[in-house]
Amino acid sequence: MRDTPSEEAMGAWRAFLLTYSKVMRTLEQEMQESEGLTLSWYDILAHLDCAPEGAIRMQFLADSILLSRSGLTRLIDRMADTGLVTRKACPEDRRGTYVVITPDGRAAFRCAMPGHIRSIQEHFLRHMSEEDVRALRGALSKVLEAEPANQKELLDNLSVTARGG
Amino acid sequence: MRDTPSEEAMGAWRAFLLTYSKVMRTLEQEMQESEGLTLSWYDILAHLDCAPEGAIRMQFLADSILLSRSGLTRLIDRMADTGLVTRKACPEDRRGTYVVITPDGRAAFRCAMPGHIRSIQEHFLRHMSEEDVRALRGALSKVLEAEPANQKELLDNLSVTARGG
DNA sequence: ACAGTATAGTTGCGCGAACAACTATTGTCA
DNA sequence: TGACAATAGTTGTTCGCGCAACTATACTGT
Repeated sequence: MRDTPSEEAMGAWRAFLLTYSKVMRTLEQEMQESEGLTLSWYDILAHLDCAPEGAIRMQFLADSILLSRSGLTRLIDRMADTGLVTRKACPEDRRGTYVVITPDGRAAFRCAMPGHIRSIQEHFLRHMSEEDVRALRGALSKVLEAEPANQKELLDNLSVTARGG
Repeated sequence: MRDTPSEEAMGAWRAFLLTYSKVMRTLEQEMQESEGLTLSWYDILAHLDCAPEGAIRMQFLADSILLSRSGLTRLIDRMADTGLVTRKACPEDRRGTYVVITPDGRAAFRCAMPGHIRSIQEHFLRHMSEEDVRALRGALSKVLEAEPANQKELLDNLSVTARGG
């Protein structure tokens, strides 16, 4: 790319913003209506479901879903209230806490996942050719890889979880 | 695309989500630090700056920046408090209100725009080739165009405003 | 062993946004 | 014209999040 963005480039940027807003809004709504779950909740469950023992430390979870620690504390409070997860003291570091998915949580996740993936397919992937998808992933991966630091683990996780795997 | 998303496709989706979070967070922060503006504020100013007379109706503005009417009411309250915009009664429809950009608002926008575009370039566009950019825009446009309705005007505007033009 | 520092998680607080209810105006159609 | 619905904008309320302050535990160097 040049020094100053072309019209084409700014158009790509605007398309990026609009697409995100639009698609996320739709997905959020469909998830809410069909399962009574937020995307944040779903995201937590997705991470926990494929973690060993269904348990993840608070801090790691916060980093993974790009949420502040305090935000996660409250989020987990609410999820624990409805029985989808529990907290468990961390034996090897007594400052720490594990978030553990409950059977109810697993059930909710397994129930919500197919529909969510269908939504992603329906409102996003469906409209693109396979080549478009490859190009999209390729282009955005470059952006992600170019970035400073603290998302290192996230990139490792890119093929594992993160909203909808 | 097939009926069920491939791993490749879900990877593209995850890259999309991660890129958005990451880049937006950075842009928000840089805008805040350099100009003391939110992206929402900037976005409003951008729309107003290139509107005829620097004036836009509340409802249209709310649609344009994807905000609820009540959200916009409060947002405009705050911006009016700091003198960047004013309200003006709408003569031809006495229910309506125009939001009008003030000279201060224009100044703030013109001051913030170059830096913002530089940020977009620096954290997003710079990492992609021109071909990547074309492909990105092409792919995302297909998604946008495929969508139901009320964003019709937005698409028309795609090459005009919307965060950073 | 012991200060000093760093880290994990929670809590107080304020902000920004959405939803629903409300007021005021406009449009519709008999 | 006169009821009835539709629309524009504001207000009451609630919710989720981030920041800074706090507590408790772990690490580090002397």
